[in-house]
Amino acid sequence: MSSKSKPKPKNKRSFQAPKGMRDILPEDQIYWEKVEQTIKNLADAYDFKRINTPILEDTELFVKGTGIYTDIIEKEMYSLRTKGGDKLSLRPEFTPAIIRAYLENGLSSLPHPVKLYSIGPIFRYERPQKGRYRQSYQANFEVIGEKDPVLDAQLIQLCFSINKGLGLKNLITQINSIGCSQCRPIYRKILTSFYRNKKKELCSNCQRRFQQNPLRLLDCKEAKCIQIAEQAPQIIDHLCEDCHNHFRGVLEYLDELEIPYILNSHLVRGLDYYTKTVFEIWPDDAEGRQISLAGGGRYDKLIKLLGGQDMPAVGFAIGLDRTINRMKEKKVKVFSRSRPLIFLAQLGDLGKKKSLKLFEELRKAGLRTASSFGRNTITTQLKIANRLKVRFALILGQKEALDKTIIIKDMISGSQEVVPLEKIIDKLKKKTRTKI
RNA sequence: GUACCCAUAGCUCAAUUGGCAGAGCUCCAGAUUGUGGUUCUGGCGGUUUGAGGGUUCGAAUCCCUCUGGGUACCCCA
Repeated sequence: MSSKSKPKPKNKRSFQAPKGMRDILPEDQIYWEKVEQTIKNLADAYDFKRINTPILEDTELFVKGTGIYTDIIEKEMYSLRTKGGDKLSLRPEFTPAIIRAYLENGLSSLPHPVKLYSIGPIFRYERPQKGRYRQSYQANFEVIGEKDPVLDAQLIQLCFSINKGLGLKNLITQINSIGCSQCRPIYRKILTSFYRNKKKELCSNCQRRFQQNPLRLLDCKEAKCIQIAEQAPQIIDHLCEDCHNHFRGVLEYLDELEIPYILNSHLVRGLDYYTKTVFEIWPDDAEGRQISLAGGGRYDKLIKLLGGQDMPAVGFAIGLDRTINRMKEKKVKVFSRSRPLIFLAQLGDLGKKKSLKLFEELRKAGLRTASSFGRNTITTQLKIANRLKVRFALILGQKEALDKTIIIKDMISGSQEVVPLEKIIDKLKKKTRTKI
């Protein structure tokens, strides 16, 4: 390095992460590790198998699976065309991709239900906001091949278990049934006829919904539309016998599990493939805006739609970014990984060489050791040792290297002793075992 | 896609309202040439204020456009 400092050229263009996307920094990793570990343990306990699918899929998969009239497909997909001309999209959700993998890899030959989970990023092109990113992370659970309502309830239980495992309470299930291909068209007619003469009073969005997806009229947040929706006929009063019994079954199991829920007849969710049960998990202590932490439901027709057999399924996704935000808000304690207890300081050429070798021996002995081989003064190295809050500093200088010894310095008392180099590992093992 | 607020050193923020861009923390080094924490001293760090244009004798400050962030919609995890 020259003594005269040159003016540092600054790049005219400074780069930023793409809008709505962000770095997860080292200081935050403890939360992500905790969340992933908790989810892995519980997935295992509930007998889910992990599956990883590509981040990109055929665009058509989502258009067909998620549904062409959903906001997700209409305006939120990151789509691209490859050099070969394939139309691909970054996954905006997991479910169609998981079903594609299930069909493509012949997982249908496994004993059913097939229970799969996945953790990873999803992408939606929308305006960023608190708890909403263009790249966000979800853990996704699917149970394929079981129509019994007990699975719907157990999935909700799993979601509560994950939250509990992360120290999060005060949650409530918002639940509804949106019927099936038998009863929903009938209800749809009833609903449309209810809305027909009120169409002019609706917001512009709802005018469009009236044509494309009348069920979503119930979900509008506009004051005038809410008022109308409150008068609207409710789907649970128009379910067919099968759907009615199924929904009653889910609620009975939730009662049995003592999971708090409220019936929300306006919950319809923005994905087309749902049948029967739909649910979201909300904080029940939030003031103002309700932000869902997890959501899911049953999709008994999707697998056939995507080319498989007629096969019922149910699943949910939990938003990890929002979950971690909530852990921070609730000041959930997350223990960081243990720090190195030892710092290895070296002096002189011979000391540095011997230290490099010793570092490997310490590592093999399972003694996590910090070091700063690039620094050569003892003052600086001990300063760093102090900052790292290690318990012991090892000093291996020219003199020690020649004598085949090493100094152990207790960083709390400041006392130090000289030990033969060959004894150092035993000595440290004893010390680190007793003095933490 | 709509509305409002915001952007000054790596971080947190000043700049007497249009008049010479500063401080604390961090980082690096020295005081102390083989011994840390406290203290003291110095240094790096802004091509002059997110980017580009405009008004003005003069712009971090006023105007326009863009980018990014926050919040509320929409929607969802």
